[in-house]
Amino acid sequence: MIKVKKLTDYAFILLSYMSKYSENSISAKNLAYRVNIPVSTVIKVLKLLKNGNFISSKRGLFGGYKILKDPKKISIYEMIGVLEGPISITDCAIHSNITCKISMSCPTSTYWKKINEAIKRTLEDFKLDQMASAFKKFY
Amino acid sequence: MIKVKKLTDYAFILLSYMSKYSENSISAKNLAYRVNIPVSTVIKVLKLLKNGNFISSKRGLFGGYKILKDPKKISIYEMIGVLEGPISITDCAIHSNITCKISMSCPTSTYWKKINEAIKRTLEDFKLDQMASAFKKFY
DNA sequence: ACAAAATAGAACTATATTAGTACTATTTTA
DNA sequence: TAAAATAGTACTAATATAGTTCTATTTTGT
Repeated sequence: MIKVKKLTDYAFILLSYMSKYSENSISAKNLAYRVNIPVSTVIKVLKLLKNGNFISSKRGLFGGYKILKDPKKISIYEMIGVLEGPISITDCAIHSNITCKISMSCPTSTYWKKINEAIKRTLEDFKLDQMASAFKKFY
Repeated sequence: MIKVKKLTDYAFILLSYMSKYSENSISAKNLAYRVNIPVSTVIKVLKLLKNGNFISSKRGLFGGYKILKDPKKISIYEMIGVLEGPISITDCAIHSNITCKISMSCPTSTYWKKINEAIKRTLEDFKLDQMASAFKKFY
C-alpha cells in the first residue's frame, strides 16, 4: 500500500506546527490541543521525532519540545525514513531479501531498485517548510 | 508504509512472464510452476488482473490466460492502481477525507496532493516491458 | 523537602489489513 | 461424460498499526 502511516502523517503536522510557531519549546499537551490530536498519540509521535533527532526535549516544569533542524533542509523523504524506516517499494528494492522464496529466480529486483531510487529522488525534492507555510492562516 | 502489497508484487512477475513468453494462453497451474508461486495465490492474482482488463481468460480444457495490452504501454502506476486502488500517499491526498477528524483545520492536504501527483508522474514513467525484458535469461 | 509538571520508556489491547487457502459453480473440449 | 480449466465467494491465520496505559525519571518553584 503506497501510503504513509497515520503516525507519520501526524508527525508532519506536529513538526510543521513546531517549525512555524515554536521558537520556544512547547509541551506535548499544548501541541495536542493546538492540532487537535489526542495527547497520548502526540506523545508517541514526539518520541519518534526525538529518536530521529528532529526535535530536542526538555523534562520538568516548563519543559517541552523544540524543532532542531532547518525546515528548508528537511525533506519528505527524510521524514518518512525516520518514522517508518527507509522506503522500499518492494521487499527486494533496497537489499536482497533472503526470506523471499523466489529471490533466486526472480528477475524483477533490479528494476524495483531503479523505481525505488526514482521515488526517493521525487520525495527528496519536497521540503517541510513548504508544508509548514500553509499553517499561517489556520493557527 | 510505502510498499506495494505482495499480491501486487506477484502480479508484476506474472504479467511480466506473460508478456515475454505467452503469445499463446497459459494456465494458472502452469504459470505457478514457472514463477514458483503457489497455485492458489496465482489464481487470486490472475482474477485481479482479469478485473483490471490486463489479461483475457478462456475456460475449459486448453483454457488459460493471455496478456491483452502492449507491455510498453502499461505503466507501473497503472498496475498498482488496478491492484490496490488509486495511489494516495495520505488519506487526504486525492480527495477530501470526511472521516478525518482534523480535516477542517489541517492545512497539509494541499501539499500532500502535490506530492501525490509527483509520485504519480514518477511511476507513470516506468513501463512493464522494461521489467519483462529482464526475464530473458532466467526463464 | 516536596509537589507539580513534564518527558522517557515499555508494554498492552483492539482494530484493520493482508495473505493464503478452500470450496462450489460454471465453462469448454476431447 | 469426464477432465481441465476459470469464476466467484468466503473463510482463517498472520501481521501491522493505532491508540492507550502504566511506571519511572527529571526539572523547577515554593
